[in-house]
Amino acid sequence: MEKYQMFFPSSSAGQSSNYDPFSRNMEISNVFHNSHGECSRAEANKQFSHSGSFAGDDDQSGVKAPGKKKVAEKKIRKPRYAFQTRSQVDILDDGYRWRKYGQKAVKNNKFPRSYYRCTYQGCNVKKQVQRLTKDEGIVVTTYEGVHTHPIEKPTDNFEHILSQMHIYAPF
DNA sequence: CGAGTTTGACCAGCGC
DNA sequence: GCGCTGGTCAAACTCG
Repeated sequence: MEKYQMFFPSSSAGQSSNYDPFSRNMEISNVFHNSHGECSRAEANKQFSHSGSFAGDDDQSGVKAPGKKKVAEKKIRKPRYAFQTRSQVDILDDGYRWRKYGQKAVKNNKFPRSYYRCTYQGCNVKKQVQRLTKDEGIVVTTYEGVHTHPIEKPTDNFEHILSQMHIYAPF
């Protein structure tokens, strides 16, 4: 296994190891990543108990099969990086531009999960945003993929977040 | 008018 | 095999 820093605090953000007062009062309480997110289910609600070998990071070959979706090519997925923030708002203004492409009610959670995709041409980074039932103040954001372009409108705050992410998620 | 959101339907994977 | 659930699509809609 790797040295995954992760998992939801079973009860609120108790141990905010990397605390940071961001604007609009939010704080990162946990950062964790799972490469090779093959278990596409049971993530946010349970745990990212995951390890496996690194396999993702293939270029986002736009496998747009004629017709409908093409979730993942087999089991290989891009690495995912998830972290929690304590925030009033669901959407972190991380400087990138996102387009919402779906929303689903998830089990064991009264809040829906929102799906976003980076609108930058050629950039297939996705993220999921979900609020915890246990602690409505906590928002879990899961990034999938890596941006292939610079931040469009840099915000000091998020640069800081990113720098923190690199600590826990060395690509 | 373009960019982004909403929402219902569709599909695939997984557990039973 | 069936049903449940998560993830995605796309048309319609809203907003700046």
